Amino acid sequence: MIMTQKLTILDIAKLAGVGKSTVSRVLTNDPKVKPATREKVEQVIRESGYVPSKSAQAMRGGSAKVVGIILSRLDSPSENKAVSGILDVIYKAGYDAVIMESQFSAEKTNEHLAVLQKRNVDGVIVFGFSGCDLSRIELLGHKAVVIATDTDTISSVDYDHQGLIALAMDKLVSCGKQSISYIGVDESDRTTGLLRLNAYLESCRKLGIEPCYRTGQLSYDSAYHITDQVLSEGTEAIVCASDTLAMGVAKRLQELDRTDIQVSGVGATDLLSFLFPNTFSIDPGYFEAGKASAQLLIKQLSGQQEITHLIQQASY
Amino acid sequence: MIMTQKLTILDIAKLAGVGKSTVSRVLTNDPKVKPATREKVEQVIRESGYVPSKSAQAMRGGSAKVVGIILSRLDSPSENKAVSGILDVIYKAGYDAVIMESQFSAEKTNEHLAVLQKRNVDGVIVFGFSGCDLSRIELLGHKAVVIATDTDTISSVDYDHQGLIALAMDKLVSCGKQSISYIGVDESDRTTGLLRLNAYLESCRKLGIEPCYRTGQLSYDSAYHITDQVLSEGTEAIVCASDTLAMGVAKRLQELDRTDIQVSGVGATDLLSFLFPNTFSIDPGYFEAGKASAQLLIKQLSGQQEITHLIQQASY
DNA sequence: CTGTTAGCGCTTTCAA
DNA sequence: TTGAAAGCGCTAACAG
Repeated sequence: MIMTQKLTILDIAKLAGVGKSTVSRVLTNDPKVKPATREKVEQVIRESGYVPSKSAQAMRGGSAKVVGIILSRLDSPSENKAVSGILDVIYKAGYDAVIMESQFSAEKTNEHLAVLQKRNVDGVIVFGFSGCDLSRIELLGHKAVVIATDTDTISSVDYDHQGLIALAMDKLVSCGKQSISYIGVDESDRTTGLLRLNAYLESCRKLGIEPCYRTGQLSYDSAYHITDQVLSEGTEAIVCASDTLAMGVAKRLQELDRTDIQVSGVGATDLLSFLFPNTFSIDPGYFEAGKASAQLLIKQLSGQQEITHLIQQASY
Repeated sequence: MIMTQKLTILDIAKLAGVGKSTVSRVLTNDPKVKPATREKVEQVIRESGYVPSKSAQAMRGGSAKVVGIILSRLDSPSENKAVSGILDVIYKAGYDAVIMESQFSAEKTNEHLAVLQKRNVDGVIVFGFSGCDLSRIELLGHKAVVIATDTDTISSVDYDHQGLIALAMDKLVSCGKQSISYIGVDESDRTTGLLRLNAYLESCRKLGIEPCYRTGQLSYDSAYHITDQVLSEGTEAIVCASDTLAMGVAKRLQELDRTDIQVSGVGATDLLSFLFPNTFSIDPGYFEAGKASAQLLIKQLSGQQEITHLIQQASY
């Protein structure tokens, strides 16, 4: 057996001495096939190494059993964990995934969407980003789910930005911390920036804490450089909008010999607490969010589910 | 325009007042179409929002313009960078990618291979791992390329494990270091383990350095715990088989107040040198390796290229 | 239970 | 230059 032959269903039919449709029935697990016949056909299929053409099946049945995934960058830890979750679920449901990178470009996203449509994909899962254009996705109706985006027209799975930060704040307070600062990213980033900052402010209000914060870029370096600005004699903890920021903050604190200050991040990077003991990270549940979005999509595709909005629970 | 209509080539033909085949000719960029006719058809296509069905095209033409990618884990930084490179190249060539995770299981890999074959993918790129079963991939002949695997039967792009370590050693020596230890992973891992250790030993021989090494698991923790065992009064540098290990080593050195010792890793993680100044990382060229593998595959698919083995150059 | 017969949407001869 | 017609490989009625 050297070459992947180009056998068709007809070849198998002849080889097995039956009709095309009987072979098709075996392929589709149609119960009305005599066990003996089925056995024979299956044997021929096995021996010949025949592989039914998905393209033909897709064309005939209408469904290609493919879902498209558009993420911003494959090397984003949050996104690739979520994609793992998606893969996990859709694969078990017999779907495969076509993956594309938007690189944070609304234009690319739309291009990809067009390609996916050509491919007759059954559904699409899109990871949102600041400046993402949802209009084209809306046209997909129940065939689309977006992750990490705030919308009410498309099914979505979003992270609990509010809860994420609240969780960190509560934990810190329950450890006796009173003076808690915050390092975040600019409000131009709606989710990681604005939402998480607001969550901090809201928590402060509720807990009776005097807010002290600064925002910058989403990088170690940025966080490192603005750390001093939220520091005072009495600072007991610093909540960060992400693990990346937390890393920069922790390093700066180490330099300043202020490792008494507890630092929290978001992302569940085990590296953070390995390197800096007085540190913890909130897990937004990337993998779970991926799974949830895939489950949602699949249900929608089978018509069992209306447009829905899910919030992924965070945890330590 | 609310719904994605199910327009066919025939609808467009009618709308444009021409025959099916003329529309098809426009779609395939057949030069023998009168410009006026073409213009008209294109307009109708544009206005109607018609999208040709890839499934049908694939079935007719034989090629689905899809390449399958099997990687071990999406959250492996090395692999997802390489995949980005692959995506980059194949997308420009008009291919799309269906991605699957093997999770280091030879069994899953074969399952995925079978699925991809059903899908009529034009080619496959597989990321190897210890214990990977190449036999099934070999059957694919020129339709397959493997990354990070040592084989002579399948086209491959491999990292220059030897060069990686040699590069680090040379740099260290040129900085005046003489006493250079090594932290790696167990030899059960052929590439990151065995190959890189051998490279270290080989470099030591060439450079007249007394080897001093230890291997363990591929984790911060493991490296952290074995660091002391390669340390002596005069140790001037520690070469690590990966950035993950380097991170553990650097942390331990920091604790021991031995930051005079320079540490090198492999992976080009910018976090490493951000956190630990006396540190550098070799870049194995993941992204470039991905691009190279995709280019190789595409050339093979078009018959312009025989089975080939590429070594990805490393750099600082 | 099983074979025959239509197509699915598209590309590609083959004539016109 | 264009239209008509013949399939690509498969599934789904429709008869036996």
